[in-house]
Amino acid sequence: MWYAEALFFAYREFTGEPDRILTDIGFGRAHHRVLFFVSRYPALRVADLLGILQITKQSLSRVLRELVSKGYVRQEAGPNDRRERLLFVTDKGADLVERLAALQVARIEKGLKAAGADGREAVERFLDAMIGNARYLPHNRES
Amino acid sequence: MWYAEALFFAYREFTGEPDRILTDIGFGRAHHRVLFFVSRYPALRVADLLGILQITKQSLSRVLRELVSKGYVRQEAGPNDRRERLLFVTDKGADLVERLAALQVARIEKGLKAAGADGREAVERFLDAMIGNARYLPHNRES
DNA sequence: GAATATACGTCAACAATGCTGACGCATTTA
DNA sequence: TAAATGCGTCAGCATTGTTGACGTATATTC
Repeated sequence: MWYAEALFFAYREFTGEPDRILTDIGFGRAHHRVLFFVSRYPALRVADLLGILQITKQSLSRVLRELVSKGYVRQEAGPNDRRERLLFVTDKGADLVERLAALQVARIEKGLKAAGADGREAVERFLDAMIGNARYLPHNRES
Repeated sequence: MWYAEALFFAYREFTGEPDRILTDIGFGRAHHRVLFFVSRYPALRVADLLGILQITKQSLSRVLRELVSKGYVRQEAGPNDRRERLLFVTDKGADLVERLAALQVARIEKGLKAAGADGREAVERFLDAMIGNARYLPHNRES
C-alpha cells in the first residue's frame, strides 16, 4: 500500500463532505478550521488561534470577521488582560460545527471500526507520531 | 484523542516539509501532486490525472505546462490513440520526486514504527475505510 | 507619569490554485 | 464526410495564503 497516496485521498474525502455544506452558506474551509478550533478550545485567544493555524493575522482576520458578523463566533475582552479578544462559538456556531463534525466523525468511526478494537490505539499512535511535536498548545491548557 | 484535530496536524506536517523545498524551486503543492502521480503511474493519460486529482483541466494545465517546460515531466503521444498525451517523469523529475518522497516516507515510517508491528495493518485498514470507494483507478491498471 | 511594548485590527497589493465559459486543433469514430 | 473525443489555451473570477505599513487600546516598565 502506498501511504502517501492513501493519505492524500483520505484527507480529501475527510474535508470534502463538510466543504459542500460550507459552500452552500458562503463559507470555505478556512472558516471551518477557525470555527472548529474555537469550538474545541472555548475562550481561545486570537494569538493562540494564529499559533494553531500557522497563518498570518491578516488571513485570519478576513475569515474571523465574517464569522463574527454573521453570528457564528463572538468575542469577549479577556478578564485579566482586556486587550485580548477571547473567542467563543455562538449557539448558531455550535450548530454548524456539529453538523460538519457529524460527517467527519462518521467517516472516522468507519475507519476505526475497520481498524478493529486493538487497531484504534495503533491509529492513535500513528497519527501522534506523524505530528511529532508540531502541535501547538493554547495558553493555559494541559493536554 | 480528537481525531479530526490530529488529522489536521498530521496532514499539515506531512505536506509541510516538501512544501518548503518546492517553494525554493518556484513550485507549489499542486506541482508536487502532479509529479507524484505521474511518477506513481507512468504513462498516465491526462484524463486519468484529472480523474485522480479531481480538478479542472484548466487548473491542471497551468501546473503541467510549467513542469513540462522546466523539464520535470515529458509527454508522449499514445501508441494506440495519438490524441492522448501520456505523461512520464524525466530523470530530473524523478530526482525531485525522490527528494520529496524521502521526507514523507521518513515521517510515515516514524508513524508506522509507533503503531507497532500489528498496528501497521490497522493503520492501512483505517486509511482504506476513510477513503471508501473514492479512489480513482487509472485506465488499464489493476489495484 | 511618560515611554514603550503588546494584542489585535485594517488597508493595499500580490501569489497560488481552485473555478466557469468559450474556443481551437488533431485525431478517431460513426 | 460529419461528429465525437482528447487535449490545450485565453480570459476572468473566488478563496486563501503572503508582506508591509499603520492605528488603537491596554499593559508594562523606567
